[in-house]
Amino acid sequence: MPGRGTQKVNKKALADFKVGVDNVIFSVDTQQNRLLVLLVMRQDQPFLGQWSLPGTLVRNGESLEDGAHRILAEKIRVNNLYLEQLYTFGGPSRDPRESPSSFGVRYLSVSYFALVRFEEAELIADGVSGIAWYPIKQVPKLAFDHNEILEYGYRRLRNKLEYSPVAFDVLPEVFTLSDLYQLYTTILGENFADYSNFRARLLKLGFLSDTGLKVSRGAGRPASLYRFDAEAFAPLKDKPLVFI
Amino acid sequence: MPGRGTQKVNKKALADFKVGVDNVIFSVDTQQNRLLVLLVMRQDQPFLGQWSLPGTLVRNGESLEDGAHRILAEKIRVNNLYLEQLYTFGGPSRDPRESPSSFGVRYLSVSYFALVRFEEAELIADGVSGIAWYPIKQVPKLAFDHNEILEYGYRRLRNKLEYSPVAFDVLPEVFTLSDLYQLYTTILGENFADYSNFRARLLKLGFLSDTGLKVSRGAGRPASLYRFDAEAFAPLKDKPLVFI
DNA sequence: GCAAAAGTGTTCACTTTACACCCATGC
DNA sequence: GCATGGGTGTAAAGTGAACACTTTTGC
Repeated sequence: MPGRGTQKVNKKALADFKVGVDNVIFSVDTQQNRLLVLLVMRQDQPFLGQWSLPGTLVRNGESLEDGAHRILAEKIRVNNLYLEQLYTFGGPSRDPRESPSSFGVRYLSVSYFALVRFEEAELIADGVSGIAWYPIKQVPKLAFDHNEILEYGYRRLRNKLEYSPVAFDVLPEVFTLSDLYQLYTTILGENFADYSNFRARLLKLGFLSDTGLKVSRGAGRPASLYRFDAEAFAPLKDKPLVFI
Repeated sequence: MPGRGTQKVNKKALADFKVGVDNVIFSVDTQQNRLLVLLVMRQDQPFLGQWSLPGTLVRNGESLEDGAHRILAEKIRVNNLYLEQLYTFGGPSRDPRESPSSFGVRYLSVSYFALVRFEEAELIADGVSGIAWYPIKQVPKLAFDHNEILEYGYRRLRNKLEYSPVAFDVLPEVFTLSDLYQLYTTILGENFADYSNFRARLLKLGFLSDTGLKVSRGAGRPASLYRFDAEAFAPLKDKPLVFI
């Protein structure tokens, strides 16, 4: 086996890899206007006891996406899920299990980007493992290069919000237009259209259907509850859209 | 060694991977208005004698991007190069070297997307290997899942053309505005602004500098030669831009 | 009644689109 | 001269940003 033990390593020999899948799972707490990311406490070396993105190593006969689904299912139960591949991080020595200067097994991480609904997502606490939603602003130093992966995922989220309907994968199934607006402001900051213009644009696009229901939250006029209408959106799928 | 030979395989055991890097290298022949992709003839099994994307397996101590650069350098000499990671294809049995129903070594492909200038790119013919620019419309059936990878890269190219200045990585260093316009029409089709409006928009953005030189191509008024001014573009880098 | 939140409308500046027209060259 | 491609200008339509205003609720 090349690159192992006492055997002399050939610099030109092919590297052997284990492939990991790491998920950046986002959610939004509409009540508190916070963007959340799911972190788990590591149970093994290396980085035992440190927070990390939920990840796993790919098994025999399992596709990358299968792997992503597997860890996800081990950590939370969800009805709705958006999942897409993010990026592949594969430099040598990104994992301390790789013997420092020699050429042992390499660890490569294919990262996935996931969106779930906070209210529907039930965390699976197995009694041992730590698992928690962290507000993006309060994420600690993570294991491996996971802070970098998270940052990459966060950038992707901000981009996708502007031109694709991913907001409706984190919002509850019915929502008010100010829920939607506040989601955009908490994730994107405040550098875009005011509420009135945002509202007018979204309604004109025609894929938000009024459920007829109203919800009253304290004082003020009750808000209409809307639902994302996937059928009405379908013809717009390939058109360049602007949600900002 | 798990998953090999007569040894019983554990379905839950970790898969062992070799990691390949495959490049989708685009270029444009401005003379003939054709989008080209670089293909190489395979010298080894599997798929011996079939066209494929230029690729290689990652070696000890080599990063993914290093690998991408290495094959690129083996096939062409270029001055200018744009390179970014595309996608990772890693399903089981995407490579016939994986023993069909058992669980041998897996082959995963991290694909990269590259843009080079046709005039400057000198193909390295080593006498044995076939290597050629193929017009995108005439690409044959490729080895592995390379047609799928190519399709993915092509989509990325079309997207990037609309909002980032990648056109200037495939155009010669100086070019006319109709060269630029024709590049857009050959890649994107004809569903966007006419020449006069395209021209006005691009010039207003302010990062095309007139070299003062003119070029005459047959009949008609000679065209001004422009150059992409990276410094003038820098402040726009993070702004949302529209080129179409 | 009054504050709070939702929802509507109007204005003005700017961009986009379509198209007509002028300019410089080869033959 | 005239065909050919390069380059400029303009009017009409549409869009986006800012902001004033109305509606419906709780207290």
